[in-house]
Amino acid sequence: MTAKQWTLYEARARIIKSLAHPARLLMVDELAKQPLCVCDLRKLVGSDLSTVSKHLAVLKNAGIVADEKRGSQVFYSLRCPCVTAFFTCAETVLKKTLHDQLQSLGGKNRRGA
Amino acid sequence: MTAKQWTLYEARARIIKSLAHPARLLMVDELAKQPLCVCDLRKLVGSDLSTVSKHLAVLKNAGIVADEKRGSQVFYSLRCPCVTAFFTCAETVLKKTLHDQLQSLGGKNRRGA
DNA sequence: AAAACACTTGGCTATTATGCCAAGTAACCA
DNA sequence: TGGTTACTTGGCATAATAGCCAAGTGTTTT
Repeated sequence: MTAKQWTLYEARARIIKSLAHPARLLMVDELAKQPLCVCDLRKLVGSDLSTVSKHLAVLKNAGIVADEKRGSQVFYSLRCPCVTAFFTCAETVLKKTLHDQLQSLGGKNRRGA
Repeated sequence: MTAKQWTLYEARARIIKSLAHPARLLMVDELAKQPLCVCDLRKLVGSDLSTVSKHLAVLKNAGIVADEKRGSQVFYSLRCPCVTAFFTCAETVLKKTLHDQLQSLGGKNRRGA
């Protein structure tokens, strides 16, 4: 493991970390459909406006979203649609985990039958 | 946004968060090739054995890896190969960010030329 | 049985993240 | 110009992470 390789893993981790929050995940999910202003996103997640703004700053800093000022509003949009791959994979992991848990339960019950 | 939907985003976030660390990312990357024991992974990341063990516990808890005891060793393996999608997407974001930064620099220089 | 090896867990401290309030900036309205 | 809307930033309290050491468990070797 060279220092250079480690730096690459750190860069990747920063991007992934920026998505590791339910509110940010929700916002990204909506932004995948269309650009939205901060007040729209605020209604969506239901937190304080400052909280939403900071979440968006995290995503912007990671390069996940871009911001564009239109009049008094700021619209955010998804820069890389591929982030939806995160969702599908997370979903896969969740499903597999539940599936395996069911399996082991079933196995317990069937044991001795 | 219903409570049920929010719970789903929390579940996804837990999975993504478990990957949001360079050491864990590195380990997952290696485990994508083959199952490895903790001591091998320790050599790889270079941290204390307890630190590596705790990182693996995080991944296991999220359902990313599975553990199997073989004699005195514990081998970890990747449960969902799709997590490699995280890497490729993170890579895409990184590249796009760098590309756009180059673009804007180029634009600055070309301005007035 | 004792020693060595491979882990895991508890405990601790340092760092980082989260989320609210309050204050500041910028655009728009009257 | 004064007020309102839309957002960002600073500050702060609380909570979660990270990583080391030390101690404990289970396995293999001698």
